[in-house]
Amino acid sequence: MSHASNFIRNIVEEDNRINRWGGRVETRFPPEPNGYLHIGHAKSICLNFGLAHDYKGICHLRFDDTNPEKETQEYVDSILDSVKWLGFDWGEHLHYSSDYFDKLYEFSEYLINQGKAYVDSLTIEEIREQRGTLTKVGHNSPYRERSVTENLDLFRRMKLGEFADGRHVLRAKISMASPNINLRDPVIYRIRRNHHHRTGDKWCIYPMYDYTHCISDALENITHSICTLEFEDHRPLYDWILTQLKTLVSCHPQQIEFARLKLTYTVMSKRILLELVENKLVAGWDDPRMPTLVGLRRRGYTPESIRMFAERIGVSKADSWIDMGVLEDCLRENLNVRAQRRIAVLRPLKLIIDNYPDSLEEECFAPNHPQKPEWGRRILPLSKTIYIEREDFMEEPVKGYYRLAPGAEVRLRYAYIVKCVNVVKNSSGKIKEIHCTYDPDTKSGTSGAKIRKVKGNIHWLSSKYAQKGEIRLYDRLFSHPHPESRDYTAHLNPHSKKTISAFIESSLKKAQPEEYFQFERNGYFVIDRKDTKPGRPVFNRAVTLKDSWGKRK
RNA sequence: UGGGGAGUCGCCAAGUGGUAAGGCACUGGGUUUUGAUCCCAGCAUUCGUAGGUUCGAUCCCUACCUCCCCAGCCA
Repeated sequence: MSHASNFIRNIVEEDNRINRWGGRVETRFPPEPNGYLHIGHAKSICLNFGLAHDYKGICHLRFDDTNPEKETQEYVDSILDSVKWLGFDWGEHLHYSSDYFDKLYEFSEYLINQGKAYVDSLTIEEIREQRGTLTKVGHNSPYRERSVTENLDLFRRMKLGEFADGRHVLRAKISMASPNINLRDPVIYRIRRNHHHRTGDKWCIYPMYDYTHCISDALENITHSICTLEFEDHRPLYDWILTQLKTLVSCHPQQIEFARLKLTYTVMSKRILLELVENKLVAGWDDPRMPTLVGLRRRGYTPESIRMFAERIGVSKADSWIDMGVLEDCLRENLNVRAQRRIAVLRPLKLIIDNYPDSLEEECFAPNHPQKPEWGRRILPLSKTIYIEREDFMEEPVKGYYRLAPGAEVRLRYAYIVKCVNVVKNSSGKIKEIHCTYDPDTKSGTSGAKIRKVKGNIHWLSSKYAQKGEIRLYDRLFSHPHPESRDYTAHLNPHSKKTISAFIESSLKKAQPEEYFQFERNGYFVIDRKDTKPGRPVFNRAVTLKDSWGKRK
């Protein structure tokens, strides 16, 4: 696949040209295991792994696990699984920031010795007050000038667990007057007695992100440390720390920031995603309406479609909104070429062919893919009574409608042309069944089929052979393009999930989890990987087909 | 209003002193037993605004406007 150029690729190519890294390209995807990966992470994964792949480099998967309060093994496992599912391989390069806790500790003693870090004993509130504001400089802590000996003693005792949580912190000694708040003596270690999913209870002090991330990158010999825009003004701190440590770690990666993905009609915030799950507004992290990778997977998204999406939206520093339609379209594009075609009647309406012999049954042949004859065809049995889609009949057709209507003719796909001769209603006026006559000379595949052309072409299933199947019709979770900017619960789409019992081809009963199909004229569906039981498939609608008629209405 | 960023077609996004790529969407037309797919064509005299430099500016300079991020012992 060829790639559009973007500013990060330009940087990499320039670096290679001037031999900045000896031709190495080493990136990393650094998730915090405190939630499930979502489509926004997919953009970053594709970027980092894609870059490494294209420039014959390496991409690490590194868990940024420095806050045990929120991180769990469950999240680690799901992240591993999702990255793999997306199609990327980290090989030997699976790392955890917690792997570096010893080094990180050692480096901070070094900083103390260099007079570049000190133990502060202010309370959290006091630190906040002394930090100043966006427009006012901060003030030095009274503990800022403690001696190296005292700092070392205190810091070692912090590590040994002699102090209560929050009693002291280790701070980098930079400048309380910096216009960049991140440089106003940032906290780099805090005391926190939490069980860590990997290091257990070994530590009661944990390093902060800014301190940990740059060092982890350096220790792993990362060349290009790619992150999102909000870390732009953390870059001076990233560089400051590595500069102080240059005699201990020689690698100094370049941090590059890009705009995170924003998608309409959904939310990307971890907080809201968590709330949706915890408040049972969705069925779980893998609810097919969730923008999580596990959710998209259940919905029917393929890894290819997501990678195509990442490629299509590009990478830049301009924060922008991508329309959900772009994602949906990538899925259509991928499923169109890979999904076998089948028939399902979602909202059945009984149709009786009056002049079709009671005992007659005929085989009709339907190709498994209209553009791939090599995929073969299957038999669709036709009988006197069939089901068609309620939508394919209108008693009083509107202008431009060319499906069935009283007196109108339409082709039963892969079978005959029929003409509607009667409409039968029940006592309450609802249409119960419709009656047609067929033209025996028009069977698909015979020479007679070419004689008469009709514009309408509708799908159907023999009432005798059609099977019942559970189909879940999913739609966008939110009805507002920007649900996050307001009370998102007020904009949940009440029609985002509808479970129906539909008629399906009998062969579909044997379909396996994660098999994809196009139900002709209805959309793309996947067999649910969770709720499907042998012989009892559950279908999830991944996305509808494009519908220029529906759009016109 | 301190600091850091961004503004190129409806939505993304290349280009960066030589006269605006591409994708998606959209609009026509063709093919088609999916109102699908596919194909073909059209779609920014203009690059946030105003000045300036230049033979020539989206690109350089100046000023301005708009939007985003930052005051966690979160990442």
